[in-house]
Order: sequence, then C-alpha cells, then structure tokens
Amino acid sequence: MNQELIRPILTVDIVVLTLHEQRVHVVVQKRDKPPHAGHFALIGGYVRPEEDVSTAAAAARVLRDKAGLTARLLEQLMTFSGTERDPRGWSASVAYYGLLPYQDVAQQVRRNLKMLPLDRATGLPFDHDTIVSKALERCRRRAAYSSLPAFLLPIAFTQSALRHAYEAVLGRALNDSAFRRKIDELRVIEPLAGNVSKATARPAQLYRLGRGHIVEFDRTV
Amino acid sequence: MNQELIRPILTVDIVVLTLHEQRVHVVVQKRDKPPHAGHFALIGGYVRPEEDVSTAAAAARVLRDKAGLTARLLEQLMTFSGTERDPRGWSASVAYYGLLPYQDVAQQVRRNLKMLPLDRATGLPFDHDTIVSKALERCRRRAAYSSLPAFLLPIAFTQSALRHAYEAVLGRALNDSAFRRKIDELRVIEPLAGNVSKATARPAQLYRLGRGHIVEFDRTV
DNA sequence: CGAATAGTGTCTGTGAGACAGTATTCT
DNA sequence: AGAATACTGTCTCACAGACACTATTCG
Repeated sequence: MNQELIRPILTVDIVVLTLHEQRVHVVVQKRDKPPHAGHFALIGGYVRPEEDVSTAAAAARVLRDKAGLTARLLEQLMTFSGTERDPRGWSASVAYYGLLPYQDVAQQVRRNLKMLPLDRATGLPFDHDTIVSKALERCRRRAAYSSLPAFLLPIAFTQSALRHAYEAVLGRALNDSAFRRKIDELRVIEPLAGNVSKATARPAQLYRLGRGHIVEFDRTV
Repeated sequence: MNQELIRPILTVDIVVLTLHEQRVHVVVQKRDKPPHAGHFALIGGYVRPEEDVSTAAAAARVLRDKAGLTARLLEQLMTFSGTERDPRGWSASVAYYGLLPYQDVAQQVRRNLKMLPLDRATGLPFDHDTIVSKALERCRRRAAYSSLPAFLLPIAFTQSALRHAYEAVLGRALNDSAFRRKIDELRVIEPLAGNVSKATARPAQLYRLGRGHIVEFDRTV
C-alpha cells in the first residue's frame, strides 16, 4: 500500500488585483496551453520543488516569469483542491493574492494580460471564479483594519487617493474627515516633500507608507 | 523538461483545540513512525487523492482514523511548504484547525493523545510550532467577531461558560454585562428548556448555538 | 468670480467598559 | 445568614459619521 507515492498535482494561482478608474480590477492572462488554451484565466503555474523554496516563492516566480509582474503585496489566500477543479485530475492549488499599482500592469499588457473590473471577472475556467471571490472577500475584510489598500497605489499618493482605494476595496463610501483623522492617528503614512497638482483643482500633499510592509490597526478605518 | 512529473509530498496537519480548566489546549499525538517516532506532534497524514475528495476531506479522515475525533468546527488555516520543514524532502502541508469540546478528546485518550496548554505547546517537531502559533493567531482574530469560541464547548452551555471560552481564546477578561448584552443582540444563541445547577451556586440558563455553523458578527464581541 | 478639490472643526449617536445593585440557590 | 454565582440597570467615555466651514488652485 504505497499510497504515499500517488502524489497530486501542486500548482499556484495568483489573484492579481489593481485599481483602475477607482475600481478594483482582476488581472487575467490568456492561456497558451490546454486545458482551456486561448481562454483568460488567473495567472498560475506548477510548483517546482527543485527551484522554489516555498509555494510563496513559486507564486512570485510565476508572476515574474509569466507576466513580468512583481506584486507590492503578495499573501497566501488558501488552498483549493479536489478532483473536479482541473480536468487533468486531482490537484491542489495554493492561491495567493497580489496587489500592485495600475502602472505596473499597464507596462506588461503585451504579455496577453487583461484587466477585468469585478463585475466582469466571472466565467473564468477551472474554479477560478471561486478563487477570485474568496480573494476579494479576504481583501475586503482585511482592508477594514489594515493598510492593505495602499498597496494598490503607487509609492507616493494623496490622502484622497488612499481613501478612494479603501472605498474601492470596501465597496462603500467613507467619511472624508473621519478617514483623515484615523489615518493620521494610526501613523501608517508619512508625508513626502513633494506636492501633486496633477488631476486635481487644488494640489494635495503626497504621502507614502511609513513601513514597507502591511500593518494592522487596532481599530477599523 | 518534464518538470511537472516531480510532484512534492502533500499532507494535512490539524491543530486540534479544546478548552480545559478555562484554558485553551492543543491536542497532540505520539508519532508511531519516523521521522520523529515517539515524539508528540500535530495530528496529520498524507492526502490520498483516491479516497479524499479534497484536503478538507483528508483532514476529517485523518482526524477520524488516527485520533477518533470529529471536530465541531474544522477550517483551513493555510499551507506550509518548503524543503526544510520535513526531513523527507520538499513537502506541502495544508493545515487546518479543529475545535471540539473537552469531553470528545477525553474519550479518546487511549489513542496516544495528549492535551497541552498553550504555554507548554512548544518544541514540537517539524514546523508544528509555527503552525500552532498561526492557528492561534487566526482563531484569536476570528474569535473577536464570530461565534468561533462556542465550538470549544458542548452543545448546551451557559452564558458564563461561553464568556469564559471567549476569554480563553482572546486571552483577556471580558465585561460580563457588556458580553451578555452583545451576545443577546447578536442573536447567535438561543435558550434551551433545561437548566444547569451543577458547579455553580445559582442555576443558569442553558443555551445552544442558533445556527449549526459559525456566524460572523458586524461588531466585535 | 465660480468650480472643484483639499483639508479642519465641531456636534451627536452608538456601542463598549465600569460598576453598582438585585436575584436565586447552596451550605 | 452569608457565600457564590447569575443577571440587570445606568453612567460615562471614546470613536465614527455627519456636516458645515475654510483654504487653495484653475479657468
């Protein structure tokens, strides 16, 4: 009974999220091999134990090699498994979500990439619809008490842009003054010397994240 | 380059949590095979694609077959992977946490099971210390806004017992009247006809969860 | 000037902690 | 009666939303 020898397929899939026109978009890529060749799906690939020190490393490698992307925030979502999800047989896919600014994706459009606003990010092959919806659920919950939405923005951003990022992820409008108050008290962002005038009537102060990585708050934003 | 054929080991590990003497305990089992034979570790085993429809099913099967346990709540934590975590080579383990009442574990002590209070649940083999600490982190966070701690209790429980479960998971005392108020408003539990007098001076109303599964609150408890 | 966005000050409602006080059972 | 736990009522403070108000730039 060498059941240990029957080893399932292990893959990674990355839900790449970005912000475009104040809406969250999912980045998908046209598949060049079967199954589902020619269809758009999540960016994903096999885990290669010889070169990937972990599934997180595999996700970063796949993202880089297949799509030329480096997420500003890459976190594990959960693992999806079973016989039904892939026609090649029983498989397990460790799903990640990756956040990055719109510009980073726009530079790589030549790689068969497409950005789908959330309401059009359905009908994806495999169980990718489920993965996307779980990723959004997780991000929405996490957004309420962390600096997660900031990773959808370029390094330098205004408080308004940050609020719009939170609003896009949370799916609801936030109170402007309360938001400024809280973001200020939480000390998660720090002002930059420069100013931005572009695209707004009155120039606004630019900020950046105080710490390079995501921080969680004790209160809700 | 048939790199797809090199498939890593896929296992499940379950962090079984229960409540004993008002403290959270982790259930560990003595290993009967190498590596680390004779040492206590998390309950775990290989995923068997032929019989497990998913990793969740594998976790439930391993829990049942190896420990005779059925968790009242079994949820996926995350996947741990890499070369270092298991001497047999590159492996991925999908970790779950399972909650159940003390009595359920006590019935199965013959199966080389042991309950460790949190402060003594260290020095476990593999990366099981990390898995335990991540599981607790997740449960603590989830406890604050869900009915999770109720799954550490028998079906029927008093409000005091429920509060103690929350306190044990959260690691801090909760205000009694505020707790009753909130639990009441959240309508997560419903009263049972019976009363319990055992172990307390004044008999207390017994309750059960209104819904069989975990519910999340809009506010914090 | 008016439009538009940036940014501030203040009021108010709600919810959670604190805590006193009442209720019920046991020894 | 007194101990012990169950349960209730009320005060207060902090925080989030609402919203009015000022500030700065552009056309």
